[in-house]
Amino acid sequence: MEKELGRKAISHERIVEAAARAVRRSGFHGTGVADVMKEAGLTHGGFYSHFESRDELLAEAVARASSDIAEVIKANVIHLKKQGFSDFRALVETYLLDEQIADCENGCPVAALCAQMTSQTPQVIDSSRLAVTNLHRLVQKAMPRGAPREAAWAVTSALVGAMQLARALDNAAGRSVLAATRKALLASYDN
Amino acid sequence: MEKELGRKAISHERIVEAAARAVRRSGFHGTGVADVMKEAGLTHGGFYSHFESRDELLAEAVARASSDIAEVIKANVIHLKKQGFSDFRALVETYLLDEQIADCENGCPVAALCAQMTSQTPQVIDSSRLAVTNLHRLVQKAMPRGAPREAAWAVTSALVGAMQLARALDNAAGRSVLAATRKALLASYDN
DNA sequence: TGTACATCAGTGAACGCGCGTTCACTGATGTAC
DNA sequence: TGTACATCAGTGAACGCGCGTTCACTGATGTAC
Repeated sequence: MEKELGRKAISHERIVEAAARAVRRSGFHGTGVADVMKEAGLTHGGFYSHFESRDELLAEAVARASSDIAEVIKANVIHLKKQGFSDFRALVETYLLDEQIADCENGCPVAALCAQMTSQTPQVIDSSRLAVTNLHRLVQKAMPRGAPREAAWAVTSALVGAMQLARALDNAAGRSVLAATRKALLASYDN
Repeated sequence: MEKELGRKAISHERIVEAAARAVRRSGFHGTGVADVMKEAGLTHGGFYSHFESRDELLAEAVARASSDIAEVIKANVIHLKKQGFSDFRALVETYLLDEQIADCENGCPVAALCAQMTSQTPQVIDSSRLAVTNLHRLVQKAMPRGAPREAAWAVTSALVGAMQLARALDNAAGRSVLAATRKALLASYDN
């Protein structure tokens, strides 16, 4: 991205990136300051010159994860559309990719964190809700013309729920859940 | 239930009940031994004469939450069917009740814990997967005749995802998510 | 029915460890002249 | 171009607190005779 990043800004970037992966891998509770700093190649002592608190990091991490995954999804959607997929089908197939079961730390933060959002600091909640809104907007844009306005929420629910259930089960069962959900969503909305 | 419970068994019951609420309210990470014991009217010192470890408690708590919610759902489904609802509609309306948004601690443990299941002890994972299976079976039984076999997973995904998103947002937005998901599910499967 | 003793559920202090946070210090980068 | 000093990013030890776990002890319940 930017070329003009000073030394400190580069470190900051690395910390946020590490945290964005950590929250999706281990949840808010499972994300520790020292671990994140280590993964960013630093020691924990320097943390508080970058962030006011752990919660500030968590908030930034969710925001980062949210915009990262949006980019990844958009890119793959474009790729699938070139193969003739509809907007809607491209989004569903992208979000419910089998590989996403294992690749939690680069996946959707809403699927990873949704249930833990309520018990966070206001700061983190705000950032988390933005992530939910972002995902919803992505779905909304992909909805077919005829679909009722509120259908995007139903689709978002199915996407998020399916990925979570798939991860909670063993791999074979997980793939079945994704397949079933893809099939159902396409049957309902992909005329 | 049983009348023949001794003093210790009664305490055990109370601890498990308190823990079953705690895990749904605060997640696995947020559930502490001392807090649970306190909520059960005891002090933390006695804990290890009831359980081998905190993880054993968590496993029992999920199991308890799972069978509790199954009873609650079944009872309400019966009630709604008496009013002429189909099996499927009765289940969907029961699971996606607006009141469930706030009443997390008496709600579905799958919705509350799904995303945290992977990072638990094998013991807790096993118990958690049983909870997922129980919910899936409940949905399966309520599916209408004509529906394809695997559709129950798609429905389960939508139910779980919707409740989580509803809780993550503020109350008004949450209700919209539930309403949208109810509508979509009924449109798809309730002929 | 009453007394003496054993068992058992629960108490509360204590230990050890992990983790968020602080802080004095180091070594490198940048600036003034 | 070189030297002296200031600034700044990062280090690592230390502190305090919460929490899982242990344990010696208490008070109540139950049993033997």
